[in-house]
Amino acid sequence: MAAEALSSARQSTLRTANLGLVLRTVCAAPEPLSRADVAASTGTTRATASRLADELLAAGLLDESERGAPTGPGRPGTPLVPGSSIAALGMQVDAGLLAARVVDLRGRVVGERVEDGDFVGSDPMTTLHRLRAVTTDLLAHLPDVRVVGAGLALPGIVDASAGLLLRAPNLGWSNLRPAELLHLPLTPTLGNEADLAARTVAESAPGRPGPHRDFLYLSGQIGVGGAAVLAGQVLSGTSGWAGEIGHVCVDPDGPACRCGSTGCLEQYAGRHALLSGAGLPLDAAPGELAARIERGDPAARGAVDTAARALGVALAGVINVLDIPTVVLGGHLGELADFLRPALQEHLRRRVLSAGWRPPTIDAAVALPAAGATGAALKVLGDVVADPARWLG
Amino acid sequence: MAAEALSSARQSTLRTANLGLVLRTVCAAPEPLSRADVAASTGTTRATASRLADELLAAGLLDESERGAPTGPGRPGTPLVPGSSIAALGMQVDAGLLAARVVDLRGRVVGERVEDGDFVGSDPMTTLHRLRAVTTDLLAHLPDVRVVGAGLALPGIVDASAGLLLRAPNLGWSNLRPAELLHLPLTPTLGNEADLAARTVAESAPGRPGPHRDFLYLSGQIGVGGAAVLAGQVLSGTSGWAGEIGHVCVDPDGPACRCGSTGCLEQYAGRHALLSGAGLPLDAAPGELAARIERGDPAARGAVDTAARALGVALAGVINVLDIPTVVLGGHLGELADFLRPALQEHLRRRVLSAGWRPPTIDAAVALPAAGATGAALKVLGDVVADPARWLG
DNA sequence: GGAGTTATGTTCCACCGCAAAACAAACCTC
DNA sequence: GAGGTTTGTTTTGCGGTGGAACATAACTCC
Repeated sequence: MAAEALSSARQSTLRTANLGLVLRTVCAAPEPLSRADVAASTGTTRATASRLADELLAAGLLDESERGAPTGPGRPGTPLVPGSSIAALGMQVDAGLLAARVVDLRGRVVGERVEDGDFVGSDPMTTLHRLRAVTTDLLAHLPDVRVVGAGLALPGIVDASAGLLLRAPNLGWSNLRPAELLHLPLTPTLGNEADLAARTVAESAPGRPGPHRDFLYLSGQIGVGGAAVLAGQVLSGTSGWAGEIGHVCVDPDGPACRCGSTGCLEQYAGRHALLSGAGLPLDAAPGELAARIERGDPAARGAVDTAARALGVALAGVINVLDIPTVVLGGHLGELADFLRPALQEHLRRRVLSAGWRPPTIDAAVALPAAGATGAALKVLGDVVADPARWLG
Repeated sequence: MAAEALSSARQSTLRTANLGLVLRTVCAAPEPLSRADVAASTGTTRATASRLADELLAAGLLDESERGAPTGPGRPGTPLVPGSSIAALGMQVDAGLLAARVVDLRGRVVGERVEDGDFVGSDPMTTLHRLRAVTTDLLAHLPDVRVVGAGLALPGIVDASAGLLLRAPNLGWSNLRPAELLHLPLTPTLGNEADLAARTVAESAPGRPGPHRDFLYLSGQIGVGGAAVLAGQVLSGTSGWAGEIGHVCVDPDGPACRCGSTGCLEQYAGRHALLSGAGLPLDAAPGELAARIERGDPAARGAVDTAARALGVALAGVINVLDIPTVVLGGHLGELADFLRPALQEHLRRRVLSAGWRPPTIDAAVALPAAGATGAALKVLGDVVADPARWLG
């Protein structure tokens, strides 16, 4: 069935599986759990849960917190929380910003640097050296945490296993190895910006489920990226090319796209398309468009309606194929969500086959600058939570 | 991470996992394996592999076959093969046929009944009673096998967990429970025809990988159904509505579809659209269209080119989002594959972003009447292979 | 304030399943 | 037929969990 590695389960597999289970249980819980709570919700005995928790405590992956107000009879339990000394570094380079952020196992931002700038068509060496300087400064001024790994979010197609950025059209970069140019003590794993931003919706903290577990994420940057999330897992495709919803064809007779196709979604709902459709300069602030709509500007209104129609066609197609009727809008599309929603919902209702049974919903992502950086850190921490046994040594 | 049940791994988990691993290894192997082979390819010791194999043998899930010609020095191994006495029943109701088929663990068809007919707008009770008669006859004349479960493939949306057929537009059926009307000794689980047919491509026999593990399957029936298969697993969506690629919008200004949307793929590549576009009656044999193209009939040629263009737009969208660049055509689209391929490939090359790196491929499924029935049986047997421990008692 | 109650966390022992190694079996080669 | 080689089985040891008893720390009631 699944193409899992054909490796047999041995005794140690049991231990690693259960260590992971205990850590995930604590991470996922909204309130701190005692050892007995962990035993109850994992189905193990108190003896086993306690022993596993002790191992995780010794490695710093869990912490014992102070008891709160006692609640009832019986010996009070000692609350367990994810370890605060384990953290990961997430970085991001985008058309408009540069960011480095350190997030700990509890999902708290331990430190961050975000710099605005225009990196469209920038020199990779120069830009990455600047990111390196920012990151080095951030790491130097960090409280006492153990940074266990790093990730880098990029607005393009990456081959994560090879550490290769294949192409990032909006940066004008292609075929380079950012990790080598960054030359940090921690080698970052690469990831697509939209995939990683989607992770911040799927997980509100490492191992803790976010508001949705199955959704389509749309990342409105200069282009329109996307990601499909199923059971909390981002579908990355067979080799990282997934999520290019910006180049789904909305109208075969539509305008030519620089990708070579015609009528791509990006030609209607990309930032440039929206701004120029509304008669705004391409470097206008994203909030300006919203302001004009509120003032009743017909050009702005028209641009948003055009975008809503195109989004409706493209998203309906994806929903019909994947049956994921929840859409989360990020980036500039998230800022315009309230203006897009009525028309978009109407289009989806017409074009989605299951709409009569279960109408699609449209949410806006929490506006967070450089969500990709947080997502990159979450991905690293997700690896820790998935297999804590590797971090006990 | 994954939303797996929060159940801890205990000792018995090890055993069930390894039993499954051994059975899957034997099923997946193209040639029979000895106990020592199993040990080598699973990573266990010969002692463990042998013990697990003996348990599976005792339950009939494995058989020892006769040794072939001895090959070299050393004690010859006894070849293990999937048990021939374990089988499953797959059934199918479609617009044009009724089928029941029994498949064993080795993937061999132990017995089958296929009846042609016109079930469009048929009475569910009448049709299912006929299927019941056919199936009962089949089961009565079966050799000595143990039928461990049953499945029923239907051309529509099903809620498998509730045993409910929500709607099957081409049959004109909706909101009914086929299992109750069938009233067989084995209660069949329901499945979508395209999903199950896709399984016959993903698996050439229970647990044995087929020609592709990641592909988009297109089922050309009266409508156009589909399924996305990732790592051998059919993506069924959050509630069974996935795979409705027939209603992906290809042209928002296109003809109205009975689903309420406009320009759906089905309006260009559905059987009716193809036949009427070619000037053929709607009940023409599928081969007739191919014959006309070979004779150079311009109307037939035009209809296929129109379908190719529409398929190109719809499939490019799915490939851009999911990054699954392999397409397998089934049903009438499979029969027309050779005529569709050149134009379709050209459209995909233009519209798929990754086409320059890795051009999409278009295959035709092996033409098998009632592939859904085989898929339904494979699904049941897949459950056995996934967790053989449940069948040892 | 002390005895009883209740729930948590720990310790000890038994059982299960796999690994490792020794042993038995079957076939080939010389 | 003796030695070599590989397969399959038996025995022993170890890791890890389950279960039961025990220690601990609160609350409650008299």
